[in-house]
Amino acid sequence: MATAPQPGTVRPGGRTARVREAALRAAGDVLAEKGFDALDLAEIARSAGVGKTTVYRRWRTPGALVADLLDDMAEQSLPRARTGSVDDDLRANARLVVKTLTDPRQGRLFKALIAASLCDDHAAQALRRFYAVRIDEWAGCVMDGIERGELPAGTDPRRVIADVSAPLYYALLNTGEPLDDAAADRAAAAALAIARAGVATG
Amino acid sequence: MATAPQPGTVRPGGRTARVREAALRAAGDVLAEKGFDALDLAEIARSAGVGKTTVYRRWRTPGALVADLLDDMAEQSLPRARTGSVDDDLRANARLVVKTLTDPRQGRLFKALIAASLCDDHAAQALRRFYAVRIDEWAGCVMDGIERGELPAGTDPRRVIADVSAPLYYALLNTGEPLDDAAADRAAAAALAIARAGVATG
DNA sequence: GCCTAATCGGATCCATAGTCCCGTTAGGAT
DNA sequence: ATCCTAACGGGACTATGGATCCGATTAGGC
Repeated sequence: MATAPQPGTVRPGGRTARVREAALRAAGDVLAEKGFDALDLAEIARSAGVGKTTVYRRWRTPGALVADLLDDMAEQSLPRARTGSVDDDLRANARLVVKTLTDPRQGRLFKALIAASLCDDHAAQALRRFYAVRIDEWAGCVMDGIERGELPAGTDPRRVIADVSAPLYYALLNTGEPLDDAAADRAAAAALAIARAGVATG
Repeated sequence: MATAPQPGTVRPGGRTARVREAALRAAGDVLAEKGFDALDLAEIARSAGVGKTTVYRRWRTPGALVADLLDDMAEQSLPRARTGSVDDDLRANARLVVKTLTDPRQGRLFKALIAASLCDDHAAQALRRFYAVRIDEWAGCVMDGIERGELPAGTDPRRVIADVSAPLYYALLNTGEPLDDAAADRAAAAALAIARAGVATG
């Protein structure tokens, strides 16, 4: 017998799409407000105004729902800065990360997403895809900087972008240091220093 | 009426200490093997050979148990390196972090601990205490380096140590990049570049 | 308009986290 | 050596809510 197709794949448009949107929105709300361990598919169905059975059939597990949410978020990647200098572009990136992580809703959401990725393999893979997209988008800033001669040739663009975010996430997840504009500017300056020292070669 | 003391505080020695040790060991095992979301107090009691009631009475919640485990781990901090050069000390630190995070048991354990900190406030505070202890221990390497003139005066020792770990944890939690000796050496070199550029002033 | 993919509501199952009770053990002070 | 009681142990019990199943209903897409 032929394997039955996953529900939602044969008629992806219309109602199916609306249900997915509502469920993902509800999932984001719950994650931001209560965290991953409180993510209950029945509650998602309720607050999304969707049948409980539907949610269980489509996603099966909280981890899969988070994975789908992450893939959805990856598609809506914000455009990178183009100030004309790597210095300013990286600072803009760092400030955006700080703004995101300190935003009451977004900050909690990202924490929950990371928690989910640590509890579920599907969510983990989706999280990696998400950050790959984000980093690729901003890597253009570094490539431009290399072309302008602001950074040494051979610099790995994605490495530099990752170096901007790394200390900010470390503060968020490990040490609990405050995340403010000063921390953002320092992170950007640090990533630049690494690149200029030629340590960010791929 | 006077508030009853927390169980285990009046007679902390002997049996009470043995029970705590067994429970913490079992908790570490479960966290490493199954992750935080699978941490069940009843299972802890079983695999620790301890009464279920005791575990519930002493810790009450999985998050509190993780917090206690983290405090216990903080007390057993490993001594830092003293090679005579910051360069080598930081590389030793980076390699230790990589070794820890890639170790089959330790790596999973740390992921679970971070997941716990993202789901429970008590665990979160304990995690911060843990990293504060670790960072303070290794900050001595940087202080020695400053005294030897290898790094600029005014460099923030803890900042530098955090800068070594940050990209490694970012690879572990966010991007999923491979963690190997090359990554460790790069992290150490990057932290040095930041410090030498004078960006790591506290 | 037809066929059926996909949804809805809700009844139902059932695993299990957490509580309670009370008897037993052993810490530690005298 | 003895006593008092802090702390532990075992097991029965309960109730919560995660997950499944069912038949009816709605609407996608050719």
